[in-house]
Amino acid sequence: MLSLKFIKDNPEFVIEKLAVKNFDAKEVVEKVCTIYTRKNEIQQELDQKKAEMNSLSKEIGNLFKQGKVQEANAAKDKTAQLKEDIKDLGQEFSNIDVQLNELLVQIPNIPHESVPAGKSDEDNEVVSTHGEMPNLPENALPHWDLATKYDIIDWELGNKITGAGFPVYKGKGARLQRALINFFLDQARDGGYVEVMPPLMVNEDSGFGTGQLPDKEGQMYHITEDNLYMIPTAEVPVTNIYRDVILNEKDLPIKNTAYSPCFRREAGSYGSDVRGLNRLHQFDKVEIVQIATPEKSYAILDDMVAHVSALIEKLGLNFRILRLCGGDLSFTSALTFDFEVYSAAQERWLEVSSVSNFVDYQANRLKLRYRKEGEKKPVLAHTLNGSALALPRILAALLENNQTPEGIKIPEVLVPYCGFDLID
RNA sequence: GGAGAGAUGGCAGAGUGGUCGAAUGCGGUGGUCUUGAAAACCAUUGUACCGCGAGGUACCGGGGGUUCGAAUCCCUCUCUCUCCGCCA
Repeated sequence: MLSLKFIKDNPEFVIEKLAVKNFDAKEVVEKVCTIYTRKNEIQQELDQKKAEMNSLSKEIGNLFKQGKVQEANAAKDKTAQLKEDIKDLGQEFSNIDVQLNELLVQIPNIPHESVPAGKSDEDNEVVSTHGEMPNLPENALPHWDLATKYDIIDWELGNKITGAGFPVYKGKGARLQRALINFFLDQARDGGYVEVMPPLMVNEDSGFGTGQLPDKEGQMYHITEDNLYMIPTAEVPVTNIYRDVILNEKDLPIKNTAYSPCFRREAGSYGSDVRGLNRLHQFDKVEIVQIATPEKSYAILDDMVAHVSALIEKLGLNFRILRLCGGDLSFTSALTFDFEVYSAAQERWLEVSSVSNFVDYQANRLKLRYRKEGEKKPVLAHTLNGSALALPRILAALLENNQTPEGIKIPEVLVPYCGFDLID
């Protein structure tokens, strides 16, 4: 979340910037400012009363010790009013604090200055396109038919075992999944990312820390019995490693990578959107996460974009990079680049990665700070993450774009990982 | 799942009603000594909020209560550990 002081000191700026995200912040910002001022007034009054009470209590203790019982009892009488005041003020203070927090968590992150205005994904800015558009013969099949034809994904079986959106990968299909995961992890390791294997369920605090809770609760599977959530991305457990942590500047940037299955309810999706591998309830993804200093976070974002670009290039897929417009930017992000590969048989672009800088927005929720060399007071770190990569749509594009009369050709870089070069 | 024990500062660990933001040890930082290092010695070493500042307030797992006063007493929740059971 945004810091209180920042909002109070720059209300106009906040309102103006959030307009780029199509978020009308005027009312909530004004409320926050008013309540914050009131909170400070109450705190001053409350602290003063508490100070009085503390010194009076100390006095009473001393009087008792000296055996001056009468004087002590007289002093006791004086505390009654103070006690009541402290109770009332304390009640008001905590009410107002709750209100303030409720408002704060409703305010999205401020977009970076380079974020274009826009309402939806139609307004995203194409930053660059890479590679040649594939040319497929007339009778080219979409990936869901190819998967069935070569018996590498069983849609019906997943339906039987669990439900729609939970496919079963079989034979070379399963091996290709495993190959992709290992390839992506090895590439991340070569890029200096330390691999972690996080839990696949998280508690409420973690969900709040990265911004899934309280607002996006409906997007996660919730295990009510134990109040745990299935992770929608490894970003959640990996970033939460650093919740409530104060790092040293020399330890930054921290680079982590993790493979994990991801679970998303995707309530409300329908139609061609969810056909085949386009949108699943469970899918595999390798995530990269960095914790950085504010000075370097945008340069690091560029590095992460380069890392993801290289991955897709090595797989031989053509792709484009989009700078998300304000309307398409997520609640917590300041700047996001989406990567889309071209799915030749579907004749559409598919998002396979999203690389974001959250600046200090998540860090503030996480209480993730670092200490600058030689300085006493810790400051908020910046968090970034990106998919590197999400598997299903990469697989979709590989199947569709590499289909030949003989079968589906496996990209050269994957052959050592798969142990085969053709799916037939 | 059953029984018991526990949760204190970066870590270990004392503290059972006031002088406790908290002993002591380790670790960290700065210094003395040394050609350098080690050892030794000295000093220092949590976070947040309010305040221009002096300073004040809060925090001993979370929440509530008793009391003039709570790390300490009471209630409640959560978590951890040990033993037993079950199990990859």
